[in-house]
Amino acid sequence: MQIQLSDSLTRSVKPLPVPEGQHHFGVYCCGPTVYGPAHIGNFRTFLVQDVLHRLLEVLGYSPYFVRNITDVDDKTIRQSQQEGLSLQAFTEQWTKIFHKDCTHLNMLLPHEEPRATAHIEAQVSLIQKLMDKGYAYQGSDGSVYYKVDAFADYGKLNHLDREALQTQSTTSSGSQNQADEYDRECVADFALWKLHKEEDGDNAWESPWGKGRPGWHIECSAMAMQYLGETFDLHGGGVDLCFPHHENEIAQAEAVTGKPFAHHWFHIAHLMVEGQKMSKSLGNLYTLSDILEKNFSVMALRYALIAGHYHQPLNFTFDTLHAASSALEKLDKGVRALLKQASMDEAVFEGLKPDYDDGASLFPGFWARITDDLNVPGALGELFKAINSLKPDTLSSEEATKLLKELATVFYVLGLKVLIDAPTEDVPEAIQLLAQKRWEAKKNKDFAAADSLRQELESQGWKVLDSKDGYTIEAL
RNA sequence: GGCGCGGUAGCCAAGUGGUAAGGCCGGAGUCUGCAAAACUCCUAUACGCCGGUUCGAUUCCGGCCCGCGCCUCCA
Repeated sequence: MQIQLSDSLTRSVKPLPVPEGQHHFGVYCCGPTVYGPAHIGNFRTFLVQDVLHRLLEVLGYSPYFVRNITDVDDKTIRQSQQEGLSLQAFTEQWTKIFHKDCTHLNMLLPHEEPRATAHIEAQVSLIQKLMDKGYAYQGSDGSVYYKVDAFADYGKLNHLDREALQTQSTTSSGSQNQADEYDRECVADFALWKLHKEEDGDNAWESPWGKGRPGWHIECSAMAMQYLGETFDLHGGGVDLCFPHHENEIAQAEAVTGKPFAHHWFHIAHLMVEGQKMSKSLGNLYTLSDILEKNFSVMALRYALIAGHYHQPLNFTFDTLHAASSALEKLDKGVRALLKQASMDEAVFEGLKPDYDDGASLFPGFWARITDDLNVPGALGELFKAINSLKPDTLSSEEATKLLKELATVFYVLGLKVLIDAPTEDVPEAIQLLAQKRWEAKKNKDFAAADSLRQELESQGWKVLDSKDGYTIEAL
Protein backbone atom coordinates (compact mmCIF):
# COMPACT_ATOMS: atom_id res chain seq x y z
CA MET A 1 0.00 0.00 0.00
CA GLN A 2 1.29 3.42 -0.89
CA ILE A 3 1.54 6.30 1.54
CA GLN A 4 0.42 9.81 0.63
CA LEU A 5 1.96 12.58 2.66
CA SER A 6 1.89 16.35 2.42
CA ASP A 7 5.15 17.97 1.48
CA SER A 8 5.99 21.48 2.65
CA LEU A 9 8.29 22.12 -0.29
CA THR A 10 5.71 21.60 -3.03
CA ARG A 11 2.76 22.31 -0.74
CA SER A 12 0.95 19.31 -2.03
CA VAL A 13 0.12 15.82 -0.94
CA LYS A 14 2.64 13.55 -2.64
CA PRO A 15 2.88 9.79 -2.76
CA LEU A 16 6.00 8.40 -1.16
CA PRO A 17 7.96 6.36 -3.71
CA VAL A 18 6.93 2.73 -3.76
CA PRO A 19 9.49 0.62 -2.00
CA GLU A 20 11.60 -1.43 -4.34
CA GLY A 21 14.55 -3.75 -4.10
CA GLN A 22 17.22 -3.04 -1.53
CA HIS A 23 16.41 0.64 -1.27
CA HIS A 24 16.15 1.94 2.25
CA PHE A 25 13.78 4.80 2.78
CA GLY A 26 16.00 7.44 4.35
CA VAL A 27 14.42 9.60 7.02
CA TYR A 28 16.06 12.39 8.96
CA CYS A 29 14.27 14.05 11.86
CA CYS A 30 15.58 16.90 13.94
CA GLY A 31 15.92 15.64 17.48
CA PRO A 32 16.05 17.35 20.83
CA THR A 33 18.50 19.83 22.27
CA VAL A 34 19.47 18.10 25.49
CA TYR A 35 19.47 20.81 28.12
CA GLY A 36 16.51 19.67 30.20
CA PRO A 37 13.64 17.21 30.15
CA ALA A 38 11.72 17.08 26.89
CA HIS A 39 8.14 18.29 27.23
CA ILE A 40 4.99 16.77 25.83
CA GLY A 41 5.12 19.18 22.90
CA ASN A 42 8.47 17.77 21.88
CA PHE A 43 7.01 14.33 22.26
CA ARG A 44 4.07 15.10 20.07
CA THR A 45 6.49 15.68 17.23
CA PHE A 46 8.59 12.63 18.00
CA LEU A 47 5.54 10.42 18.42
CA VAL A 48 4.07 11.43 15.08
CA GLN A 49 7.44 10.63 13.53
CA ASP A 50 7.38 7.33 15.37
CA VAL A 51 4.00 6.44 13.87
CA LEU A 52 5.36 7.29 10.42
CA HIS A 53 8.44 5.17 11.14
CA ARG A 54 6.25 2.23 12.15
CA LEU A 55 3.93 2.64 9.18
CA LEU A 56 6.86 2.71 6.75
CA GLU A 57 8.22 -0.42 8.37
CA VAL A 58 4.97 -2.36 8.26
CA LEU A 59 4.28 -1.40 4.65
CA GLY A 60 7.67 -2.62 3.51
CA TYR A 61 9.47 0.68 2.92
CA SER A 62 12.53 -0.43 4.92
CA PRO A 63 12.99 2.91 6.63
CA TYR A 64 16.42 4.00 7.81
CA PHE A 65 15.64 6.49 10.52
CA VAL A 66 18.15 9.08 11.72
CA ARG A 67 17.43 11.48 14.54
CA ASN A 68 20.14 13.73 15.91
CA ILE A 69 20.92 14.96 19.38
CA THR A 70 21.93 18.60 19.61
CA ASP A 71 24.48 18.66 22.39
CA VAL A 72 26.12 22.02 21.85
CA ASP A 73 24.45 25.41 21.64
CA ASP A 74 23.97 28.49 23.81
CA LYS A 75 21.54 26.80 26.16
CA THR A 76 23.51 23.61 26.76
CA ILE A 77 26.68 25.60 27.36
CA ARG A 78 25.05 28.08 29.70
CA GLN A 79 23.20 25.44 31.72
CA SER A 80 26.18 23.14 32.06
CA GLN A 81 28.27 26.03 33.38
CA GLN A 82 25.62 27.00 35.86
CA GLU A 83 25.57 23.47 37.16
CA GLY A 84 29.34 23.23 37.20
CA LEU A 85 29.39 20.26 34.86
CA SER A 86 31.32 19.66 31.69
CA LEU A 87 29.22 20.07 28.58
CA GLN A 88 29.55 16.37 27.92
CA ALA A 89 28.53 15.25 31.38
CA PHE A 90 25.64 17.66 31.32
CA THR A 91 24.26 16.64 27.93
CA GLU A 92 24.79 12.94 28.59
CA GLN A 93 22.66 13.14 31.66
CA TRP A 94 19.76 14.69 29.75
CA THR A 95 20.24 12.38 26.79
CA LYS A 96 19.80 9.43 29.13
CA ILE A 97 16.57 10.87 30.46
CA PHE A 98 15.36 11.51 26.93
CA HIS A 99 16.05 7.89 26.02
CA LYS A 100 14.23 6.67 29.07
CA ASP A 101 11.19 8.77 28.20
CA CYS A 102 11.24 7.52 24.60
CA THR A 103 11.33 3.91 25.73
CA HIS A 104 8.57 4.55 28.19
CA LEU A 105 6.44 6.04 25.42
CA ASN A 106 7.09 2.91 23.35
CA MET A 107 9.00 4.70 20.63
CA LEU A 108 11.06 2.75 18.13
CA LEU A 109 14.80 3.37 18.32
CA PRO A 110 16.28 5.39 15.49
CA HIS A 111 18.84 3.50 13.43
CA GLU A 112 21.32 6.29 14.03
CA GLU A 113 21.32 8.98 16.66
CA PRO A 114 24.28 11.20 15.83
CA ARG A 115 25.43 13.86 18.28
CA ALA A 116 26.63 17.22 17.01
CA THR A 117 29.83 17.21 19.07
CA ALA A 118 30.78 13.81 17.68
CA HIS A 119 30.62 15.17 14.14
CA ILE A 120 32.60 18.39 14.30
CA GLU A 121 34.93 17.29 11.52
CA ALA A 122 32.11 16.63 9.10
CA GLN A 123 30.71 20.05 9.86
CA VAL A 124 34.04 21.81 9.45
CA SER A 125 34.55 20.06 6.17
CA LEU A 126 31.12 21.09 4.93
CA ILE A 127 31.79 24.70 5.92
CA GLN A 128 35.12 24.53 4.08
CA LYS A 129 33.34 23.42 0.92
CA LEU A 130 30.92 26.32 1.28
CA MET A 131 33.87 28.68 1.66
CA ASP A 132 35.58 27.20 -1.40
CA LYS A 133 32.47 27.62 -3.48
CA GLY A 134 31.86 31.19 -2.37
CA TYR A 135 28.79 30.54 -0.29
CA ALA A 136 30.41 31.54 2.99
CA TYR A 137 32.62 34.27 4.33
CA GLN A 138 34.39 35.18 7.50
CA GLY A 139 32.81 38.23 9.13
CA SER A 140 34.73 41.03 10.77
CA ASP A 141 34.16 39.33 14.13
CA GLY A 142 35.96 36.23 12.86
CA SER A 143 32.88 34.00 12.74
CA VAL A 144 31.91 32.33 9.48
CA TYR A 145 28.56 33.15 7.90
CA TYR A 146 26.49 31.71 5.12
CA LYS A 147 25.93 34.15 2.28
CA VAL A 148 22.24 33.76 1.62
CA ASP A 149 22.42 36.02 -1.38
CA ALA A 150 24.70 33.56 -3.18
CA PHE A 151 22.21 30.70 -3.11
CA ALA A 152 19.58 31.32 -5.73
CA ASP A 153 17.09 28.87 -4.26
CA TYR A 154 17.16 30.36 -0.78
CA GLY A 155 13.63 30.65 0.52
CA LYS A 156 12.13 27.91 -1.65
CA LEU A 157 10.97 25.77 1.25
CA ASN A 158 9.15 28.66 2.88
CA HIS A 159 8.22 30.42 -0.34
CA LEU A 160 9.87 33.59 0.79
CA ASP A 161 10.19 36.77 -1.16
CA ARG A 162 13.89 37.24 -1.89
CA GLU A 163 13.60 40.99 -2.01
CA ALA A 164 12.22 41.08 1.50
CA LEU A 165 14.98 38.81 2.69
CA GLN A 166 17.64 41.24 1.59
CA THR A 167 16.62 43.64 4.27
CA GLN A 168 14.56 41.43 6.58
CA SER A 169 13.02 44.65 7.68
CA THR A 170 10.48 43.41 10.14
CA THR A 171 10.37 41.12 13.12
CA SER A 172 7.55 39.08 14.56
CA SER A 173 5.86 42.17 15.93
CA GLY A 174 6.20 43.97 12.64
CA SER A 175 8.65 46.44 14.12
CA GLN A 176 11.97 47.42 12.65
CA ASN A 177 14.78 45.00 13.21
CA GLN A 178 17.89 46.55 14.65
CA ALA A 179 20.52 44.66 12.75
CA ASP A 180 23.56 46.80 13.26
CA GLU A 181 24.96 44.75 16.10
CA TYR A 182 25.84 42.02 13.65
CA ASP A 183 28.92 41.55 11.60
CA ARG A 184 27.09 39.95 8.76
CA GLU A 185 26.88 41.36 5.27
CA CYS A 186 23.15 40.78 5.21
CA VAL A 187 20.78 40.24 8.11
CA ALA A 188 19.49 37.02 6.59
CA ASP A 189 22.97 35.49 6.69
CA PHE A 190 23.43 32.97 9.44
CA ALA A 191 26.36 31.60 11.40
CA LEU A 192 28.15 28.46 10.25
CA TRP A 193 31.06 28.68 12.67
CA LYS A 194 30.98 30.78 15.81
CA LEU A 195 34.34 32.02 16.91
CA HIS A 196 35.15 31.19 20.51
CA LYS A 197 34.01 33.67 23.12
CA GLU A 198 35.00 33.81 26.72
CA GLU A 199 31.58 32.74 27.95
CA ASP A 200 31.89 29.51 25.92
CA GLY A 201 34.50 28.27 28.38
CA ASP A 202 36.29 25.11 27.24
CA ASN A 203 33.70 24.34 24.65
CA ALA A 204 35.64 25.03 21.49
CA TRP A 205 37.07 23.03 18.62
CA GLU A 206 39.87 23.75 16.18
CA SER A 207 39.00 24.90 12.69
CA PRO A 208 40.67 26.68 9.77
CA TRP A 209 38.95 29.86 11.01
CA GLY A 210 40.11 29.58 14.57
CA LYS A 211 38.80 27.90 17.69
CA GLY A 212 35.07 27.96 17.96
CA ARG A 213 31.92 25.91 17.65
CA PRO A 214 29.51 25.11 14.85
CA GLY A 215 26.35 27.09 14.23
CA TRP A 216 23.14 25.21 14.86
CA HIS A 217 21.99 24.50 11.32
CA ILE A 218 25.18 22.98 9.97
CA GLU A 219 25.05 19.86 12.13
CA CYS A 220 21.87 18.58 10.52
CA SER A 221 23.10 19.12 6.96
CA ALA A 222 26.40 17.42 7.71
CA MET A 223 25.04 14.48 9.68
CA ALA A 224 22.08 13.84 7.40
CA MET A 225 24.41 13.59 4.40
CA GLN A 226 26.89 11.45 6.30
CA TYR A 227 24.29 8.84 7.23
CA LEU A 228 21.79 9.12 4.39
CA GLY A 229 23.72 10.44 1.41
CA GLU A 230 23.51 13.73 -0.44
CA THR A 231 19.88 13.16 -1.31
CA PHE A 232 17.48 11.21 0.86
CA ASP A 233 13.77 10.53 1.03
CA LEU A 234 12.23 12.49 3.83
CA HIS A 235 13.16 15.16 6.32
CA GLY A 236 10.93 16.08 9.23
CA GLY A 237 10.53 18.19 12.30
CA GLY A 238 8.25 20.57 14.16
CA VAL A 239 6.72 23.42 12.15
CA ASP A 240 8.85 25.95 13.93
CA LEU A 241 11.91 24.41 12.30
CA CYS A 242 10.60 25.03 8.80
CA PHE A 243 12.14 28.48 8.98
CA PRO A 244 14.92 29.20 9.34
CA HIS A 245 16.40 25.84 10.33
CA HIS A 246 15.28 23.67 7.42
CA GLU A 247 15.64 26.46 4.91
CA ASN A 248 19.23 26.83 6.03
CA GLU A 249 19.87 23.11 5.94
CA ILE A 250 18.80 23.09 2.32
CA ALA A 251 21.01 26.07 1.53
CA GLN A 252 24.04 24.45 3.15
CA ALA A 253 23.61 21.07 1.54
CA GLU A 254 22.40 21.97 -1.92
CA ALA A 255 24.94 24.74 -2.44
CA VAL A 256 27.65 22.11 -2.03
CA THR A 257 26.10 19.11 -3.80
CA GLY A 258 23.98 20.80 -6.43
CA LYS A 259 21.41 18.06 -5.75
CA PRO A 260 18.09 18.11 -3.93
CA PHE A 261 18.70 17.57 -0.22
CA ALA A 262 15.49 15.77 0.70
CA HIS A 263 12.66 14.68 -1.58
CA HIS A 264 9.97 15.25 0.95
CA TRP A 265 9.55 17.74 3.81
CA PHE A 266 7.33 16.72 6.68
CA HIS A 267 6.31 19.25 9.35
CA ILE A 268 4.28 18.64 12.47
CA ALA A 269 2.08 21.31 14.00
CA HIS A 270 2.57 22.38 17.58
CA LEU A 271 0.92 21.26 20.74
CA MET A 272 -1.14 23.78 22.66
CA VAL A 273 -2.06 23.38 26.31
CA GLU A 274 -5.50 24.49 27.45
CA GLY A 275 -5.76 26.61 24.34
CA GLN A 276 -2.51 28.43 24.94
CA LYS A 277 1.01 28.14 23.71
CA MET A 278 3.08 26.12 26.11
CA SER A 279 5.51 28.15 28.10
CA LYS A 280 7.26 28.07 31.39
CA SER A 281 5.80 31.39 32.47
CA LEU A 282 2.26 30.13 32.01
CA GLY A 283 3.11 27.07 34.05
CA ASN A 284 1.60 24.79 31.42
CA LEU A 285 4.77 23.14 30.23
CA TYR A 286 4.46 19.48 31.10
CA THR A 287 7.03 16.73 30.97
CA LEU A 288 6.36 13.03 30.89
CA SER A 289 6.94 12.73 34.61
CA ASP A 290 4.50 15.56 35.30
CA ILE A 291 1.81 13.56 33.54
CA LEU A 292 2.68 10.28 35.24
CA GLU A 293 2.64 11.97 38.63
CA LYS A 294 -0.96 12.85 37.99
CA ASN A 295 -1.67 9.13 37.67
CA PHE A 296 -2.27 9.00 33.96
CA SER A 297 -0.83 6.06 32.10
CA VAL A 298 1.94 6.59 29.61
CA MET A 299 -0.21 4.90 26.96
CA ALA A 300 -2.99 7.41 27.55
CA LEU A 301 -0.47 10.16 26.92
CA ARG A 302 0.77 8.47 23.78
CA TYR A 303 -2.79 8.04 22.55
CA ALA A 304 -3.67 11.66 23.29
CA LEU A 305 -0.60 12.97 21.51
CA ILE A 306 -1.06 10.98 18.32
CA ALA A 307 -4.85 11.23 18.16
CA GLY A 308 -4.91 14.63 16.44
CA HIS A 309 -3.99 15.18 12.82
CA TYR A 310 -0.33 16.22 12.63
CA HIS A 311 -1.26 18.99 10.25
CA GLN A 312 -3.22 20.87 12.90
CA PRO A 313 -2.27 22.27 16.25
CA LEU A 314 -3.38 19.87 18.95
CA ASN A 315 -4.99 21.33 22.03
CA PHE A 316 -3.89 19.23 24.96
CA THR A 317 -6.02 19.25 28.10
CA PHE A 318 -6.54 16.87 30.97
CA ASP A 319 -9.96 16.14 29.52
CA THR A 320 -8.13 14.88 26.44
CA LEU A 321 -6.12 12.56 28.65
CA HIS A 322 -9.20 11.23 30.39
CA ALA A 323 -10.82 10.65 27.03
CA ALA A 324 -7.70 8.84 25.86
CA SER A 325 -7.71 6.58 28.92
CA SER A 326 -11.34 5.66 28.35
CA ALA A 327 -10.77 5.04 24.67
CA LEU A 328 -7.89 2.70 25.51
CA GLU A 329 -10.10 0.80 27.94
CA LYS A 330 -12.59 0.34 25.18
CA LEU A 331 -9.90 -1.12 22.93
CA ASP A 332 -8.74 -3.32 25.79
CA LYS A 333 -12.23 -4.75 26.13
CA GLY A 334 -12.59 -5.31 22.42
CA VAL A 335 -9.34 -7.23 22.29
CA ARG A 336 -10.13 -9.29 25.38
CA ALA A 337 -13.44 -10.37 23.92
CA LEU A 338 -11.61 -11.63 20.84
CA LEU A 339 -8.90 -13.29 22.93
CA LYS A 340 -11.54 -15.28 24.75
CA GLN A 341 -13.16 -16.34 21.50
CA ALA A 342 -9.82 -17.33 20.00
CA SER A 343 -8.60 -18.97 23.23
CA MET A 344 -5.46 -16.91 22.89
CA ASP A 345 -3.28 -15.85 25.80
CA GLU A 346 -2.55 -12.21 26.40
CA ALA A 347 1.15 -12.94 26.13
CA VAL A 348 0.67 -14.59 22.74
CA PHE A 349 -1.23 -11.57 21.48
CA GLU A 350 1.41 -9.22 22.80
CA GLY A 351 4.09 -11.28 21.11
CA LEU A 352 2.47 -11.23 17.68
CA LYS A 353 4.70 -9.76 14.99
CA PRO A 354 3.23 -7.09 12.76
CA ASP A 355 2.23 -8.56 9.45
CA TYR A 356 0.33 -6.55 6.90
CA ASP A 357 -1.41 -8.18 3.97
CA ASP A 358 -2.73 -5.63 1.55
CA GLY A 359 -5.22 -7.84 -0.20
CA ALA A 360 -6.67 -9.55 2.85
CA SER A 361 -7.02 -6.65 5.25
CA LEU A 362 -9.90 -6.88 7.70
CA PHE A 363 -9.63 -3.20 8.57
CA PRO A 364 -9.43 -1.55 5.14
CA GLY A 365 -10.83 1.72 6.47
CA PHE A 366 -8.04 2.03 8.99
CA TRP A 367 -5.33 1.48 6.39
CA ALA A 368 -6.96 3.78 3.88
CA ARG A 369 -6.99 6.60 6.39
CA ILE A 370 -3.60 6.14 7.93
CA THR A 371 -1.91 5.99 4.56
CA ASP A 372 -3.79 9.09 3.44
CA ASP A 373 -1.55 11.78 4.88
CA LEU A 374 -1.14 9.95 8.17
CA ASN A 375 -4.71 10.62 9.20
CA VAL A 376 -4.58 9.09 12.66
CA PRO A 377 -7.88 10.53 13.96
CA GLY A 378 -9.67 9.28 10.87
CA ALA A 379 -7.98 5.90 11.19
CA LEU A 380 -8.97 5.63 14.84
CA GLY A 381 -12.55 6.40 13.90
CA GLU A 382 -12.50 3.58 11.37
CA LEU A 383 -10.94 1.27 13.91
CA PHE A 384 -13.63 1.91 16.51
CA LYS A 385 -16.33 1.59 13.91
CA ALA A 386 -14.94 -1.79 12.89
CA ILE A 387 -14.58 -2.99 16.46
CA ASN A 388 -18.09 -1.82 17.37
CA SER A 389 -19.54 -3.81 14.52
CA LEU A 390 -17.88 -7.04 15.61
CA LYS A 391 -19.94 -9.59 17.44
CA PRO A 392 -17.22 -11.65 19.10
CA ASP A 393 -19.43 -14.48 20.33
CA THR A 394 -20.59 -15.24 16.81
CA LEU A 395 -17.03 -15.64 15.55
CA SER A 396 -15.20 -18.89 15.13
CA SER A 397 -11.87 -19.29 16.83
CA GLU A 398 -10.13 -18.96 13.45
CA GLU A 399 -11.96 -15.76 12.60
CA ALA A 400 -11.14 -14.26 15.99
CA THR A 401 -7.50 -15.26 15.61
CA LYS A 402 -7.30 -13.63 12.21
CA LEU A 403 -8.79 -10.44 13.57
CA LEU A 404 -6.37 -10.43 16.48
CA LYS A 405 -3.40 -10.86 14.18
CA GLU A 406 -4.37 -7.85 12.16
CA LEU A 407 -5.26 -5.83 15.24
CA ALA A 408 -1.77 -6.54 16.53
CA THR A 409 -0.44 -4.96 13.35
CA VAL A 410 -2.76 -1.98 13.70
CA PHE A 411 -1.66 -1.41 17.29
CA TYR A 412 1.95 -1.84 16.30
CA VAL A 413 1.63 1.01 13.81
CA LEU A 414 0.04 3.21 16.45
CA GLY A 415 2.58 2.03 18.99
CA LEU A 416 -0.21 1.35 21.47
CA LYS A 417 -0.21 -1.40 24.02
CA VAL A 418 -3.89 -1.86 24.60
CA LEU A 419 -4.00 -4.67 27.11
CA ILE A 420 -4.10 -2.83 30.38
CA ASP A 421 -2.58 -4.66 33.29
CA ALA A 422 -4.45 -4.79 36.54
CA PRO A 423 -2.84 -2.44 39.02
CA THR A 424 -0.11 -4.28 40.85
CA GLU A 425 0.38 -1.93 43.72
CA ASP A 426 1.58 -3.34 46.97
CA VAL A 427 -1.23 -3.26 49.44
CA PRO A 428 -0.08 -2.87 53.05
CA GLU A 429 -0.78 -5.82 55.27
CA ALA A 430 -2.98 -3.81 57.62
CA ILE A 431 -5.18 -2.81 54.70
CA GLN A 432 -5.40 -6.37 53.46
CA LEU A 433 -6.45 -7.44 56.90
CA LEU A 434 -9.23 -4.85 57.04
CA ALA A 435 -10.42 -5.85 53.60
CA GLN A 436 -10.48 -9.48 54.62
CA LYS A 437 -12.52 -8.62 57.70
CA ARG A 438 -14.96 -6.70 55.58
CA TRP A 439 -15.32 -9.57 53.16
CA GLU A 440 -16.16 -11.91 55.99
CA ALA A 441 -18.65 -9.47 57.46
CA LYS A 442 -20.25 -9.22 54.06
CA LYS A 443 -20.43 -12.97 53.68
CA ASN A 444 -22.14 -13.15 57.05
CA LYS A 445 -24.55 -10.51 55.83
CA ASP A 446 -23.42 -8.13 58.52
CA PHE A 447 -23.72 -5.24 56.12
CA ALA A 448 -23.46 -2.55 58.75
CA ALA A 449 -20.03 -3.83 59.74
CA ALA A 450 -19.05 -4.28 56.10
CA ASP A 451 -19.99 -0.71 55.29
CA SER A 452 -18.16 0.77 58.21
CA LEU A 453 -15.06 -1.20 57.23
CA ARG A 454 -15.39 0.07 53.70
CA GLN A 455 -15.48 3.59 55.08
CA GLU A 456 -12.46 2.98 57.21
CA LEU A 457 -10.55 1.66 54.22
CA GLU A 458 -11.54 4.67 52.17
CA SER A 459 -10.43 7.04 54.87
CA GLN A 460 -7.03 5.39 54.61
CA GLY A 461 -6.99 5.82 50.85
CA TRP A 462 -8.09 2.39 49.61
CA LYS A 463 -11.10 1.25 47.70
CA VAL A 464 -12.54 -2.25 47.65
CA LEU A 465 -14.06 -3.60 44.48
CA ASP A 466 -16.22 -6.67 44.92
CA SER A 467 -16.73 -9.33 42.34
CA LYS A 468 -18.71 -12.54 42.56
CA ASP A 469 -16.31 -14.58 44.59
CA GLY A 470 -13.71 -12.16 45.83
CA TYR A 471 -12.56 -8.61 45.84
CA THR A 472 -9.68 -6.43 44.76
CA ILE A 473 -8.14 -3.47 46.53
CA GLU A 474 -7.18 -0.30 44.74
CA ALA A 475 -5.57 2.92 45.82
CA LEU A 476 -8.01 5.81 45.64
C1' G B 1 3.48 43.70 6.71
C1' G B 2 5.06 38.51 4.53
C1' C B 3 4.20 33.13 4.61
C1' G B 4 1.12 29.34 6.60
C1' C B 5 -2.85 26.67 9.51
C1' G B 6 -7.68 26.46 11.39
C1' G B 7 -13.13 27.72 12.80
C1' U B 8 -18.13 20.80 12.60
C1' A B 9 -22.88 18.98 18.56
C1' G B 10 -21.15 20.04 26.09
C1' C B 11 -15.59 18.73 24.93
C1' C B 12 -12.10 16.41 21.29
C1' A B 13 -12.13 15.17 16.18
C1' A B 14 -12.86 12.83 10.82
C1' G B 15 -15.30 13.47 6.26
C1' U B 16 -18.37 14.25 1.85
C1' G B 17 -21.44 18.09 -4.34
C1' G B 18 -27.07 15.03 -2.37
C1' U B 19 -28.78 16.98 4.88
C1' A B 20 -22.82 14.41 8.66
C1' A B 21 -17.44 8.84 11.13
C1' G B 22 -15.45 8.02 15.73
C1' G B 23 -13.88 9.03 20.91
C1' C B 24 -15.12 11.42 25.60
C1' C B 25 -18.91 13.24 28.64
C1' G B 26 -24.15 12.58 29.74
C1' G B 27 -28.69 9.56 30.28
C1' A B 28 -31.60 4.84 30.74
C1' G B 29 -31.87 -0.31 31.78
C1' U B 30 -29.79 -5.19 33.58
C1' C B 31 -26.84 -6.86 37.52
C1' U B 32 -24.84 -6.48 42.37
C1' G B 33 -26.87 -5.93 50.09
C1' C B 34 -24.09 -0.89 49.36
C1' A B 35 -20.10 1.22 46.09
C1' A B 36 -17.69 0.32 41.67
C1' A B 37 -17.03 -2.63 37.59
C1' A B 38 -19.34 -5.20 33.67
C1' C B 39 -23.20 -5.73 29.94
C1' U B 40 -27.16 -3.56 26.77
C1' C B 41 -29.28 0.61 24.79
C1' C B 42 -29.92 5.90 23.86
C1' U B 43 -29.69 11.03 23.04
C1' A B 44 -28.47 15.66 20.25
C1' U B 45 -32.79 21.60 15.30
C1' A B 46 -23.22 20.53 15.11
C1' C B 47 -20.62 22.19 9.70
C1' G B 48 -18.06 30.98 11.80
C1' C B 49 -20.75 35.01 8.69
C1' C B 50 -22.35 36.96 3.76
C1' G B 51 -22.69 36.37 -1.30
C1' G B 52 -21.85 33.31 -5.96
C1' U B 53 -21.86 28.68 -9.05
C1' U B 54 -25.32 24.38 -8.91
C1' C B 55 -31.38 20.88 -9.36
C1' G B 56 -28.75 20.69 -4.70
C1' A B 57 -22.86 23.23 -0.71
C1' U B 58 -20.84 21.91 5.36
C1' U B 59 -18.05 20.24 1.04
C1' C B 60 -16.29 24.46 -5.00
C1' C B 61 -15.37 30.09 -5.82
C1' G B 62 -15.16 35.23 -3.76
C1' G B 63 -15.43 38.51 0.37
C1' C B 64 -15.67 39.23 5.60
C1' C B 65 -15.10 38.07 10.90
C1' C B 66 -12.50 35.29 14.65
C1' G B 67 -8.41 32.11 16.66
C1' C B 68 -3.39 30.25 16.14
C1' G B 69 1.79 29.50 14.27
C1' C B 70 6.49 31.09 11.94
C1' C B 71 9.28 35.43 10.08
C1' U B 72 17.71 35.28 13.69
C1' C B 73 19.26 28.92 16.97
C1' C B 74 11.65 26.96 20.28
C1' A B 75 9.40 20.11 18.42
